[in-house]
Amino acid sequence: MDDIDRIKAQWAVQRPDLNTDPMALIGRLGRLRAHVADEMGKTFAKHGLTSASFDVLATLLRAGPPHALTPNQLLDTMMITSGTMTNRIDQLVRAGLVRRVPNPDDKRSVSVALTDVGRALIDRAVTEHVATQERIVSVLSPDEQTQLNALLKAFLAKAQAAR
Amino acid sequence: MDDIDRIKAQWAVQRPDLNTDPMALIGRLGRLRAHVADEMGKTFAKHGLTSASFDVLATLLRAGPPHALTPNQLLDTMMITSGTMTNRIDQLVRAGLVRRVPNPDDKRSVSVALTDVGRALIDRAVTEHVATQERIVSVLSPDEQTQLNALLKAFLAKAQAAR
DNA sequence: TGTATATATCTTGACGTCAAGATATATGTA
DNA sequence: TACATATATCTTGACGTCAAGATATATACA
Repeated sequence: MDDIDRIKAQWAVQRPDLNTDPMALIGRLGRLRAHVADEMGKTFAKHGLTSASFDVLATLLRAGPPHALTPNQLLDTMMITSGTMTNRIDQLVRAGLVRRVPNPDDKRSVSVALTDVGRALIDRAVTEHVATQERIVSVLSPDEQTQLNALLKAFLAKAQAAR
Repeated sequence: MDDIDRIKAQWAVQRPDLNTDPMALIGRLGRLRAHVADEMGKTFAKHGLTSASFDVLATLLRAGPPHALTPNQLLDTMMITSGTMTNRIDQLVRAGLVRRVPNPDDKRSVSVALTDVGRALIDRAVTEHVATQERIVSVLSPDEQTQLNALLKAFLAKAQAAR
């Protein structure tokens, strides 16, 4: 009997007409995600980063050399608005981790490139981040991890198909 | 091959040393939760609510008559700070959905009670909310829903035990 | 009793985000 | 060429949240 079961029990008394099984599943999804975000946040903080700034740097790193993407390309991979992207880039520029490089062929466009300092930082941070993620999921057996991943993948695929 | 698989493929090129299986699982958890929050948000908005205000009202409803809890009791069930709680209550008071009732036995303390209007609103909203949640999870078979819920529950339990 | 500490709630200032729109440049078409 | 429309990025103002601390009241104990 966890927190979520207690909430289910309360609803069973107050509103016995409700099917709270979906609520339990969705509630656990949310709590787990909060827990995971928390743990990962500690790792980011060790490197002076937030999940937001980590995401931008990691996206530039995994894009491969020359580790440069436009704000729009970055936006495509993240679920944020363009104003938020501008803010994130401004901060990273201030921190010296990326720089804006004008595009000579299209004066509307800039690309955002990792600096050497940024490159070294994200290279280190991502290594520790992956270790944190391994630790987080390690409370489940390898089989359970595989099953959970498969279910989440199927869920996501069907959810997107259902739009 | 979904978005997350593509990200895995990029890392495999740039940093083949990384084990990105945990990253895939955690990434899918996050995306799914964003999708779910989005869908639920639409239902909240239909009733003039946000997920934040819905949470407070629903907590008061499921607490049973007289549908009144102190800010601290509300805080216990939510993962937010006391300042945020004050804000949420202020808004709901302004909207006429709850009222603050002083506690004569402890002058530091107030309780937050559903008004009749608030009670009627949350009663309707929660019915539709549960229907939305049923629709969201219905892309999975009943068996898959059960399995996913069980895995999430085990994951949460072990994560909390591991602290 | 008096004083320290605990408790309950609210206040303040900062931050990240969003939605909407502004600005500058590029492109398509008559 | 000229004009409408599309594209890329940034700006603005509002909102919800947090961390830290303020305020008022209650409790414990010397």
